[in-house]
Amino acid sequence: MPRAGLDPDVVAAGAAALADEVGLPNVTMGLLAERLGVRSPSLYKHVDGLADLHHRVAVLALTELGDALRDALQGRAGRDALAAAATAIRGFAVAHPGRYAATVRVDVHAPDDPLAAAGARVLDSLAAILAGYDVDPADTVHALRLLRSLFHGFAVLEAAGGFQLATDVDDSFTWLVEFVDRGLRG
Amino acid sequence: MPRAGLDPDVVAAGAAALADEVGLPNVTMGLLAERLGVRSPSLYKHVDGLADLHHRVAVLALTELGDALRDALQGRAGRDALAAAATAIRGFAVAHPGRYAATVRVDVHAPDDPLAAAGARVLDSLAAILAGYDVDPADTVHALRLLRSLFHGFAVLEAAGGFQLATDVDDSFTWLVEFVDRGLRG
DNA sequence: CTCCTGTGGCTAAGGTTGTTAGCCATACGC
DNA sequence: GCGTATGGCTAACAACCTTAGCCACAGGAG
Repeated sequence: MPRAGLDPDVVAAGAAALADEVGLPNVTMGLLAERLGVRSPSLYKHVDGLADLHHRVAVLALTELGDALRDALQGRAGRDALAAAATAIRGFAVAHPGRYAATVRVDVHAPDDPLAAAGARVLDSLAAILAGYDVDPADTVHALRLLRSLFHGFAVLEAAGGFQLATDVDDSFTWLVEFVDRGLRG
Repeated sequence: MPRAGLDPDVVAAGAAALADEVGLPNVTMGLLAERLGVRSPSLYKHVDGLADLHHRVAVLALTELGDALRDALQGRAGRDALAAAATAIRGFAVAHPGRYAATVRVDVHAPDDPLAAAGARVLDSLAAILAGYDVDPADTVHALRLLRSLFHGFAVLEAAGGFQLATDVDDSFTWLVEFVDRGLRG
């Protein structure tokens, strides 16, 4: 019987893919193991239980989201940058609902937790958007929280099916980006 | 052995209180039953399983939130109304994290689901805020979604401990309300 | 007052899932 | 080529949700 060639990253990637398919709460050790061609106790050789698995998926997701944001912001500034970032986040949440869900409700454990670094990279991208506007440095942290809250809230509500008239959601999204752009330009 | 005097509402109220204390995911049938002085199978005489329990907690929470909003908006308009509503939502989410968490990720089952009515009442309150501004009727739905996304995102991030410098969160909140007020005034 | 019925408790039991313990074979370093 | 750590496995346990089926109490009918 050949070995399956697993390691923590492969397991986390499998969990992320599975979460996108069946929803994060339905990612079970047994199901993931089956998907990886292995029995569930074997996963514990690579991952320290379900909580650790969620943590790793969160790191993976935030890293991917950070990459997507960085790509989207290349060579853009001001309103273009804002729109591109918003679209990137929304697109990520829609295309990878399981991964995105994992980014909520996770705690940083150690001071050198890679989750903190991945999160910081995402924040850096959002801060780069603000650089294109004339925001009072004292208000930067507030504006950052505005962007986070708004994008995150929109993503969560859309993922949960919280908006009724599904057809208008795209319109609402662009309207919302415009609203923020106007507000940030003062 | 005297009867415990339970009914669906009492069970849901107990679940809500328990959720606020230990977190919604940690509300287990056994724990709730113990809290109510009963064994877990007895709960099934009043409630149709854990999913139904979550549903009922969501209805209860949305109803309470709707009441809080209605109270907060009494006799206020424009920026005062906006600030009062925002504070009410945030206060509710902070004071009742378990209840608030239950309002996310719930589905309306029947057309006469009380959840839909409770949610509609909350939306009505938000719509009432917009009445105090000069919003193009065609944009009302977008502005509503702005408010929902922003308030909800802020509440989720704050509840998840997503903001680092905890001391500035109040400042960010008022800054954010001002930002929206300015934007809505055009 | 007595009986009858339905409601709301209970114990017992089964299925699923997370997790640990302990075994054994494989792949790699010397 | 051999030893050793690694990465599979089976077995087993605990927690939880849920169902089945029993029994006692409460309240109304006669």
